[in-house]
Amino acid sequence: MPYRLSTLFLRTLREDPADAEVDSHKLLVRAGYIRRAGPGIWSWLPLGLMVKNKIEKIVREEMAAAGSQEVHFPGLLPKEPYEATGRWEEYGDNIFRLKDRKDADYLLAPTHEEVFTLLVKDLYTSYKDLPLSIYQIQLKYRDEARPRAGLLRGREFIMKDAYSFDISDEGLEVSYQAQRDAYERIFKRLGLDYVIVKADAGAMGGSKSEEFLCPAPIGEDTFVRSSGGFAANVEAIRFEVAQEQDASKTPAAEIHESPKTPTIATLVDFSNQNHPRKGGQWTAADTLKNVVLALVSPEGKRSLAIVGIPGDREVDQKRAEAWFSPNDVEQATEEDFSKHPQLVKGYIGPTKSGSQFLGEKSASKIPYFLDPRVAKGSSWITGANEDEKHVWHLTYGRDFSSDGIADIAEVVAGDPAPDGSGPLELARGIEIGHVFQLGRKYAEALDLKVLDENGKLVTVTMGSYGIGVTRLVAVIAEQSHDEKGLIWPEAVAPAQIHIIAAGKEESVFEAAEALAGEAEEMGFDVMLDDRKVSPGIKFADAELLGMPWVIVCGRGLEGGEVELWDRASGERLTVKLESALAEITSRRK
RNA sequence: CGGGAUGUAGCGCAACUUGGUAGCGCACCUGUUUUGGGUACAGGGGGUUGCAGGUUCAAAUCCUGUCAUCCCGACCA
Repeated sequence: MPYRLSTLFLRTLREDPADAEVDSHKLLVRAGYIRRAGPGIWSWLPLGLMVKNKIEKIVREEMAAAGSQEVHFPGLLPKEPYEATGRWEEYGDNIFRLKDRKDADYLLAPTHEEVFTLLVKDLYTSYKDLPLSIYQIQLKYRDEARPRAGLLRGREFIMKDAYSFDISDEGLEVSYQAQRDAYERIFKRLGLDYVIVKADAGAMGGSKSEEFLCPAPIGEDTFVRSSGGFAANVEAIRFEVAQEQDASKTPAAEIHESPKTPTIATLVDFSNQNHPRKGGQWTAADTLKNVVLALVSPEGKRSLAIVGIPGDREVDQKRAEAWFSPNDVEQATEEDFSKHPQLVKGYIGPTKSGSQFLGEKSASKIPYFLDPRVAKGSSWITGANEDEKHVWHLTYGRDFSSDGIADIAEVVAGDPAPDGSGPLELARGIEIGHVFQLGRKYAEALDLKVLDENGKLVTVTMGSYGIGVTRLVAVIAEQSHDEKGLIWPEAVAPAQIHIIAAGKEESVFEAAEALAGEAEEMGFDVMLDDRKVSPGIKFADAELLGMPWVIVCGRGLEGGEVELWDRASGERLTVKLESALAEITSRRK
């Protein structure tokens, strides 16, 4: 039976909801697909559910093809497994916690690595049982500080999460690739435009990780890509250390008074006025800015680190967090400075009076790292660690050393890709999938071991693979709409064909009804607008709801003709009633 | 957590400055009308104005507190 608009549980809105900012959010609410139940919590109306179910079906088909078996865990879980891996604490306020009548702690699962691992431990004990890949499509709960943009970041959302269990690293690589391939097929079938980027693997203790991002200005992730095919999340990009330069002609380092030059801009001006160089003005790129960071360890221990970066760059907070993970990174406070009176704010540099000053083995004992762009043999204008004094021609490798690199400077459009594949462009994206080689972190924490062929216990290695199913609904809507409404790809549209009875004569309704029956026999899902309302309302709603094909049965019917709309291209043509469905079949992609 | 904004009917908004017990459009119900781009007219139902306290003869409106939501940032397998 077709879905009849005369009885469908649906009310479309003429105006955008006032609290919606993002197109997918506005349209999904206006077109009656979802309804807000609370902050970041959504109810699904029939149309929304149809789309979500079709996405899930595609995911299930491709998971099966990839050899993954579906299971289902509870959303309500006891805290013990999460204590074992430390995440009961680590997740902090992001977990919804609750207590039962005996005052025992429970949580609404934000993710399921622990219980998947424990279930496998429960049942399997031999290498012969592996490899294994299992997944579920489940609700996740995260008490996000700021839910936003409708379905894009909710506090309750559906995720497909899959986990692989292997005996060897080579096996993990195979399992990882199988999931990655499945993701590519899924997103292609959904008609999505996406990029695969290198992701930061540090936080989860794993070795390799990639994200699937849909480019969109409203995206929350920033990524870079080059024309030559390099792509990475900005948090994950790592630059090569710059090649050593010839410093044989570099003048010796000179310390000079530099009154009132606590910032890079004032220092550059001062240099050009008082110490001009041949062959061009000094610029910010000739200065070495030494940024004082406070690192906070997971145990809460606070220590300082200083990073030297070219003066024309800023520290990227997210990249710094990723680099120094698991430590948190904060700006050094006045209090931090007061504990280190030898640091002269605005005039910090790697050396003092000609000898090394920063670094673990130096006088200050403060670790000192350098941006990878700081090449051996390059020379810099930088602080002299005395009030209102800087040093010129200070040369890395000749005059000072470091404790290593810290690749935490902001990435700027036009920076060369680390693999030499061209200049980078910056873009924003929405994360729709993440594949991750977890390695043995969870297996170790939860003691998941199996006997190998020699009868020895070995720790299993794992991968985890996630797709945000409800987020996909929003992302598809975001990528595929116009000012009139949604435009679903055929694979996920509630119905492929939307038939409008435009007129009041009985014959129009009969023809539309007959056509709907015929379309269903051909295997189409059909939306039939059999309401007794004026055609204008039906046209507007058809465009808002977004089925890919619209057939209008109306005034052309006397001549045996109907109108066929291609919602995506906007093309409209008049065709014979009896050839309308064949026309759609021949035009389908 | 920091900054900004907003809470009045299912949705979008007005009334608040200058207190007098709530109104418009959409949606909904009834009737007539209209039927290829949200028809027109008439009638109607629906709101303890986020919550609590205070001032006052009288509070959507003034005062205090509180809660919530949205946006930007911080945070976020």
